[in-house]
Amino acid sequence: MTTAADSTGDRSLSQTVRAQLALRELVLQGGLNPGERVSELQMVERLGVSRTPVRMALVRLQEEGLLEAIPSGGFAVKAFSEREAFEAIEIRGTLEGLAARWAAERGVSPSRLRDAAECLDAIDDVLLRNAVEIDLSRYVALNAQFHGLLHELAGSQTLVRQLERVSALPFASPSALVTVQSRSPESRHILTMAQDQHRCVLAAIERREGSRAEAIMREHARIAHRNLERALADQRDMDLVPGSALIKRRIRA
Amino acid sequence: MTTAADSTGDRSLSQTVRAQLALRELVLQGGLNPGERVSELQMVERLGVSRTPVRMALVRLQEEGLLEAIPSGGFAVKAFSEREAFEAIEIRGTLEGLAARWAAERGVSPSRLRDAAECLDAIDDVLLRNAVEIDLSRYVALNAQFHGLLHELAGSQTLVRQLERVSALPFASPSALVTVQSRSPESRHILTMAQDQHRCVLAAIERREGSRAEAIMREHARIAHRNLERALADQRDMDLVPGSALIKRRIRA
DNA sequence: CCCGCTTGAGGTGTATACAAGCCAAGCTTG
DNA sequence: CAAGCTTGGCTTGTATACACCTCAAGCGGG
Repeated sequence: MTTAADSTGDRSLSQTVRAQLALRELVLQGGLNPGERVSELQMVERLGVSRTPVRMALVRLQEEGLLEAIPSGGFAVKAFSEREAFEAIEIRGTLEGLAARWAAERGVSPSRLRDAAECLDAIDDVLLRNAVEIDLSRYVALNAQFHGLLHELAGSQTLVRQLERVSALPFASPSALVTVQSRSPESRHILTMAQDQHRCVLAAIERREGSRAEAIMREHARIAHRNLERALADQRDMDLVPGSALIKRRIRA
Repeated sequence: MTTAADSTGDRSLSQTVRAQLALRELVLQGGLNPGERVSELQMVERLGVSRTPVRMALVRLQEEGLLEAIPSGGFAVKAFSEREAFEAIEIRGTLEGLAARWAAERGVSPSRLRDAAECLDAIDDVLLRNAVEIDLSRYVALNAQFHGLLHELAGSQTLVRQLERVSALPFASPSALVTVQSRSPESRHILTMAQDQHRCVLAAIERREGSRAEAIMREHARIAHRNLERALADQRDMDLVPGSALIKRRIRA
């Protein structure tokens, strides 16, 4: 029998963690339908661990926001409305704006600024080097890295926690919607713009311009907004969005 | 034997919920020292339930932010720095600002606006009626109610979730630091000011002035900021702050 | 005298047995 | 024929047994 845990079969991890990773993957990949109850015993079969770790994983994924409690007991896969998806992006942008503001107001060490700048240099490389096609997976990785660095620049563990929480919703994370552009002719155009915002926010932080840094990051998140709109309009784009299976789409004329 | 669960002994609640409530209370009241390990078996004794619900409660309280995971396993009571406390308040203010903005931009029904206005009328009553001493517990309740209504006005379950999460840190919730003013001569002054901000934000929402509504709520949270400063300067005030036992104080000259 | 090993107590991680609850299908009865 | 009751399967909630891990104290050897 092949179990989903095989794909996450690191023996060094605890059963609970393995169950959590496998179950999250299962939900995100659409292996379970939104609204559907997640039976513990079925997960025992599919994940190959006993009920206890499965239960732990269920609770944690509920706190993460991927599941919701059923009043009579147990959990169901959460279904997100399109509106909720947009809202999550905007909340993320707001918190990232706060992070940028704090970084600017509190000041950051030159070495950390340099780290961030080097990360942006690497992104420039990706955008400029290959004239034919952009290495999107590399862009996504570097983009995630830059956002992570930015979160750290604020120097607030509390804020990082909140950001992690909102980014746990798959379509809300900073890099979630980048791939949507891959099928677009203006792809390079959009990425170049996003990268310019990266540069600007870093410059604002360096100059201690808190308000400006905040405003830029908020606007930056709006790119994801636009990408989500595009994806919702075209099912083919939608397939590129992680966790898109959780978004219950409205009927479109 | 008297157990902590006796104080939360509603038979209709599940053992897990009872354990969660009792354990949260225990942590907030300072029954456990910050940094200290929370032994499952000890909690079994103190709460009067078996290990399974205790474990569930521990996981949930970790997600809530009151506990943190120990690398080798298990959980410890989280210790907050003064800085983290301030940060949590500011994050709350930022999210409440977003809520106010959304309420203004999206518009809210007249009936809900009326509900909020009536709540404010009730607060006015508390502030104006008794000339000698203000009924603080009633003020706290109404204040919490107004903030709750405000969160709902945004019409976003996602945002409410995030707000609940940051308000789970006891000293960060909207009403946590009100009582600090009770020992201050300027108490009425501060409460009057806060109430004026309530009025202003509601007016801004009604007029669809999003930016202004947001700015007011951010500034509103700064009152809590000032109260926390006051409490940190005077241990007697500090005792009035819920969860103050979790804040590890810096040495003050 | 100091360093390293052994050992044991206490802790968590995991599996599983049992009890209680919910829901739907089917039967009974008016 | 319809409405209500009963019953059975499947679900979760809870308790507990067991195995492994960690950490520290004490002992033995260099």
